[in-house]
Amino acid sequence: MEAERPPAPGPACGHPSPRAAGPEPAAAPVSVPAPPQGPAVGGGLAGLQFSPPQEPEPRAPGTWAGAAAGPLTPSAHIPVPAHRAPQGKARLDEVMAAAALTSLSTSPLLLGPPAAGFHAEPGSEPWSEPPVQPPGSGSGSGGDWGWDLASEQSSPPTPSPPLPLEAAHFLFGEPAPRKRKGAVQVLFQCLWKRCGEVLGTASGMQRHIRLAHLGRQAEPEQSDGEEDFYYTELDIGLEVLAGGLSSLTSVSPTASLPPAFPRLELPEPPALPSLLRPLALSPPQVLSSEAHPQVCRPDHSHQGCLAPARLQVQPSPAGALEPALPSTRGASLRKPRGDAKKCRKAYGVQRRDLWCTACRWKKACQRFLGTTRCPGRPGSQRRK
DNA sequence: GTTGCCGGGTG
DNA sequence: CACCCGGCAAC
Repeated sequence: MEAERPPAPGPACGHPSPRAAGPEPAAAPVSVPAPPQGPAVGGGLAGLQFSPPQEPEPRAPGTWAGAAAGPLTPSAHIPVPAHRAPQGKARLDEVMAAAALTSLSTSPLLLGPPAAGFHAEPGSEPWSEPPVQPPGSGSGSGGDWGWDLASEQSSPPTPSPPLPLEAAHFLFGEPAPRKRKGAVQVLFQCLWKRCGEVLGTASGMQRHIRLAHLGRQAEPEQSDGEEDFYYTELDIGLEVLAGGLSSLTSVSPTASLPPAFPRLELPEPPALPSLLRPLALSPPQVLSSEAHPQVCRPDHSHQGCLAPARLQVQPSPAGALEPALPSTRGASLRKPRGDAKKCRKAYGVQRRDLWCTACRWKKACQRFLGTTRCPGRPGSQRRK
């Protein structure tokens, strides 16, 4: 239980929001129905949807962000060239950004294997941070992770951007950019529907999102972390890209991983090239890949939609189609059954206390949102 | 057989 | 409401 504390994930959607897909960033300001209190799981980052991020209400950004923000654990720093020493995290961002950009520009590899590369390191990276969390964060244990509370109160359904998984991990990245074991560069890409901007620093990205998409100017300190949902972290591991990605994928279901969001990273293939540019770049299809699939999840939770296991992200036929053609099955079939593991599988029946509330109740898992239904939630079609 | 979770029951 | 489970469909 507490031994391994979960990161601060947020599952995402605690409840089915009415809006399944958001068309554009300027969608309507829906106030999202939020669950006043969902089960612990209420929140979530599921992957939510990447719908119109217009007035998104972040889920519990504060929570994770807060946790992460603290001392942070940086695994270290970025894999920058070797000369840079990780001294000031704060500055690291900038430094790393520069380094990253530089490296990227020179590495052709990046362009190619992006997708595969990202998956690698499922369990080790993102999750490592949580455990390291600051003491003050308290222990989220107890049954659910601490995020649930925050999630709920903060905002329930939010239009979260596409990927949950990333969210999970770049959240932490904000304060301290993490890097991979070998050489890795971390960049942050805006997931806003048509944006795609890539920045070298999380703070920069957050600022961009706040100003450009959220329309707020609040200072970073005040931000509740909502921005986290709109950008993703791109880890560019040189070695990984080179060809070792696949092996990295090994995951350990044991405990070290992300209790809440196993999802690792998303595929951001084309983006790499763009990385060269610190700012503004064209939104590659990357977004589409990730975003589309998740369009379905209304609730966001950033951690939400993604499935932990769905490293492949959208490959799942069912998942991908859902958003697009809900009508097909929305009415008659039950659900494609998520491809990802749910709490039961992840933690085991014996660790039921670690399960998300929904799983405990035998409801759709909110922590590991897999490919579930997105469109109006046919839930009742079951027929029974 | 296992898993996910709908649909409905109970307090 | 929260909490739980029967039972079914997808694996």
